[in-house]
Amino acid sequence: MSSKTVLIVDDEASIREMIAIALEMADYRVLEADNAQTGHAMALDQKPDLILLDWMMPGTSGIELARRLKREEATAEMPIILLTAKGEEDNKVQGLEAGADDYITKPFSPRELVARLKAVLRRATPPGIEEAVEVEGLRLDPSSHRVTSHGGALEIGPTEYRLLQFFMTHQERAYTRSQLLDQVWGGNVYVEERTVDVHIRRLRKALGETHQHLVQTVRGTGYRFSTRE
Amino acid sequence: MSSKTVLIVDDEASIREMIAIALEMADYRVLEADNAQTGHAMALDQKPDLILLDWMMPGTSGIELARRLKREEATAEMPIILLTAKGEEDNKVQGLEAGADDYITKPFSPRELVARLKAVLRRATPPGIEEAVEVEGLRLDPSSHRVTSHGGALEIGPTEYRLLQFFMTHQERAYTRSQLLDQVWGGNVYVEERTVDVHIRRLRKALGETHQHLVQTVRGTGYRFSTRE
DNA sequence: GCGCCCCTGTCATATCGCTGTCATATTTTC
DNA sequence: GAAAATATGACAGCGATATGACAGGGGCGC
Repeated sequence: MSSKTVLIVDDEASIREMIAIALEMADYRVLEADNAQTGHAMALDQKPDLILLDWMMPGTSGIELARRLKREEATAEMPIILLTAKGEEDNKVQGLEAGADDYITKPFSPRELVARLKAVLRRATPPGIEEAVEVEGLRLDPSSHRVTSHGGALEIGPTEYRLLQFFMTHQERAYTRSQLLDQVWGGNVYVEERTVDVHIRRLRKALGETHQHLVQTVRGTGYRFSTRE
Repeated sequence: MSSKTVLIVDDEASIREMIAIALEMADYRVLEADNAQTGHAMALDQKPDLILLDWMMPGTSGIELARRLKREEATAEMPIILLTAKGEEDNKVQGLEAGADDYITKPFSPRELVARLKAVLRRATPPGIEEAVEVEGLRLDPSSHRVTSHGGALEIGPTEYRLLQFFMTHQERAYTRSQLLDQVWGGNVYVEERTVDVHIRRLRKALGETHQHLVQTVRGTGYRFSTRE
């Protein structure tokens, strides 16, 4: 899964650092800005998936930046979480009016931060509505995360599932091991090409006699998913 | 009967207060929001049984919020009653088009409000809430708040009950821990994802040998409730 | 108002399945 | 028949899930 990018805008380096560490541990990519101007520029340039914004900063305040971001089309869709000192309930209202998506009062635990952040991201990223695919009685349904053969459930591992999903949505085309690694395993993993063979075998086994023929070897090149011989 | 929760979204504190008192006397649980953003967030988090929405508010208007709520799956089922100043007949049409379930013109008497509200709730309640669900002899009956296996009552905790209810009304679909936290625990609670595992285990234990197989692990993803396999 | 008990969330630990790799067998090609 | 490519089976490490235990909190009954 591609990790999300989070932009932190806060004038205090120590706080940025603390947050950055927490987020990196949770596998987010982190950008930092120590004032509203820089933050604004980075938001435009880097298009982060979410912005953490300190309420109180010298110069342009966080809330002002929030308003500005929400006003501009390029950044209007970015979710914003405001960070603020405790107790200031009024701020909450103002903050949410300015278009912030959530609001965390300092002090907060890294865990809380990450949890809220996840929630906001989840809300902002509507789950892709994936359609089930079916071929010759072999059906892969992303919503139930299940593969069935004429109604009967098949035993299939995670990697084989992804592999099959890729194949079923990209039929009649030969892929090299390298391409499959990219598409199914994801970009920067280093894995032996031969490993693909092994998973192909596991996939065939899982498909059983009935559907094995769909996964075809293209000698000298790689593999292909096809209904034809 | 468990009392219903009503969310009031209105920018005028005095009106909210008036309504809140009327509703509390009628034994409803009341939530308040003074703008559309907050209202939206609370609707997601608290899952009220009904929303009272002011037509005219600074910023995002009530009707806009109504549309948004109806558009999103999580809130689409929530009944909405629009509050509006007298005379504006046009609004009525727009409001009902936006998906509002009823429409009350100010000024109104508390009695009228409660009466309409009851009517709307009565109409809206049937789906899911009151219906018992049964699968392979496992029966969950919301009206008696009870789970039985072939007639025999099962010992089950509150969280496991909600979890099971969610599962039984959303079968054959894989959910991540994150989604389950959202759906069963509710929005902004922050709880470890692993906690879901624990409650799954408790649920399985409660279901016993007979029905355990219905709650399935989807490795690398989360869990699923299914009668197959 | 007080105390007890159940429920909850978390942690440490145990378990299990998945993964990537290798050695070896089999098939294909020329 | 030899070389190259692919298939297969076995295996150890690792990560994800299951489990058991525990302390705090809250509700309920008294």
